Amino acid sequence: MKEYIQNLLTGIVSSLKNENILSADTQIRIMVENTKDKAHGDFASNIAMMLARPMKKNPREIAELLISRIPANDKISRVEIAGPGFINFFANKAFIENQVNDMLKDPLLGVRPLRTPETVVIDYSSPNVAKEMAVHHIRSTVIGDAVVRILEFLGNRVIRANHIGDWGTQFGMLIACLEKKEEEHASSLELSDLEAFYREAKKYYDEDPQFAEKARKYVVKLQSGDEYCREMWQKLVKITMDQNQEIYRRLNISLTEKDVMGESLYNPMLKPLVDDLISRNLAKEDQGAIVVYLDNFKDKDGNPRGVIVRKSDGGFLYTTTDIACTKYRVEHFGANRIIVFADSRQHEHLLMAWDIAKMAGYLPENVLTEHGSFGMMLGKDGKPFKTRSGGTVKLKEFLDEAENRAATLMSDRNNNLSPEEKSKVIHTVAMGAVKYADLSKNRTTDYIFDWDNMLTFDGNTAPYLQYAYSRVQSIFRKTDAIPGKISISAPEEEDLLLKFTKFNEVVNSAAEKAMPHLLCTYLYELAGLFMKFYESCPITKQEVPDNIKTSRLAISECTAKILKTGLGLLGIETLERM
RNA sequence: GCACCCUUAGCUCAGGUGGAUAGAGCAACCGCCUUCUAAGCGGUCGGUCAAAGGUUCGAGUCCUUUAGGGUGCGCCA
Repeated sequence: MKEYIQNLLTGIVSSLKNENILSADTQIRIMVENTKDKAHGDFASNIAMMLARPMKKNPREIAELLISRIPANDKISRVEIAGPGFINFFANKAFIENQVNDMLKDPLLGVRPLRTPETVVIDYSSPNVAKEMAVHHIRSTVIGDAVVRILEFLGNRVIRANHIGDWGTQFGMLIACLEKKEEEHASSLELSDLEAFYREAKKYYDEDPQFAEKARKYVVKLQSGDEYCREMWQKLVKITMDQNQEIYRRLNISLTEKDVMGESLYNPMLKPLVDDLISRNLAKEDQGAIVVYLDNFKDKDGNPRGVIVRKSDGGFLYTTTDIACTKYRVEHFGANRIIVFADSRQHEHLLMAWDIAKMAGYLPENVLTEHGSFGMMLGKDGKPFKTRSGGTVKLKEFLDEAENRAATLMSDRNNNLSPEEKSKVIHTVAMGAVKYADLSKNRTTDYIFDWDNMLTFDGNTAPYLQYAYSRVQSIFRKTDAIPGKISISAPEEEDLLLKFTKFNEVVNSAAEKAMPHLLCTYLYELAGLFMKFYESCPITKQEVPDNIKTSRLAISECTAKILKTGLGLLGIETLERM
């Protein structure tokens, strides 16, 4: 609809140019927007105001001219000039009805896949090996996974890249500690508490010189590909990722073992990469280290900023890894777009790594690199979100608390659910609420996390959306009638239908910007309009005529389909009853 | 010192490429359940969009400056 109006206006403008009413070299951007106020119609354009200057005429006069050239059509019922020269378009009800009737038959609900699908690498979650996932990993994991689903829905080839922290000097002591534990408990190796294991390793390393010596030896052996050390290291990776996989399962995150592409993957590429930079004079030696100087970044004296890609001891840094990683994603996957979901502190680092990759020709200009940046999670007091004792909140315990709180809220409700259903509801509502709390926010700044705000089930929350869905399902349980052809019989219905037709636009826009909150806002508004419809338009009651009943059932069905699909794109499940 | 990000109602947040009277939820107060799930709906209250300039028909949005907050700045990741 919006595109139709846009094309219409584009055609009129070019005909004005052909007739020399408008100078041919006039460049204007034709904008059609959704109106905020019903009095302004359904769509509006400011084109007459934009043409006022080049045509040297009053905007309202221009608007008249444009309107007189709109051909007869079945999509627009009425056009008005308003205010300083806005053109307001009113959609034809019958056209909207048809569009929604078609949507209901379409598995994609009117969403049109991209004309040219892209290969998109999405780097997200990225937990560390030998550590438990902490609450701060939730942002990257949840937002990244939603963007994955949205882009796939639109037909893109999406590569999930779980860039785990599986490399570094700490692995020497971890291997030595694992070995020690295996010797002590040969049969049953218990490593459920990775934090304790890490602390233990550190303690031995600090207090036992023999252990420390062995640890240092193991680092070197691991890096030179020693089979025993590699095996032990792989064991650590597996133990960690098995635990993380359990978290992913609980949170309904689509990552699998196959998506693990840790830092170690790029290890063999580092030396050739730095050699390449040196041989092409892009990197220079300085005080024993190999440095790349970037004109786009200044150091404290205003000179090009130096980034070390190889230490004076020959070791590599994480910038080197990220350059190699970018190169790999372009060469190996043929990425058109790379999105890294990492916290905002990494912003400058990522820009520098990409700058170097571009400079070296590893990253072509037409490949988009984006930082899906976000801030820290703060408590209600505005300080970093911590446990009462000031420690890091483990993600597992955080999810446990979400379920406990959801269970408490559930216990106040009077419903007839079986114990199995009840626990399913608690789980689904809790995980939905936790994920939605992250997904519905746009800010790249830090954000305040508040249990009460998230689990009150009011306002823009997942439970509200889930409730709207299960409300529809309950209608269908109460009637034998089946949805029929939609025909608008109340203003609440018209508002809802118009909202339906914007699903396509919203999904595409969320994909383009890698911002799931746009979809959240839409679904919340959709659910709100449905609630209003539900309050004021009886559906299955006796006095409702059959044609209206079946139409309203179809409207309910369409709401449910969009809610289920939309929440599915966010990785949030729906419930038939709650 | 240099750079990047941020500042919207008492609180938590929305406000695509500049558009018409800046929107929700919470909190506070007032209504609506013999009627499809009240985990809902309606209403009232609440704002110098951090401040000052500039660009233009028009600025929360773009530019400059200032204040306040956050983050990052060569051999950790």
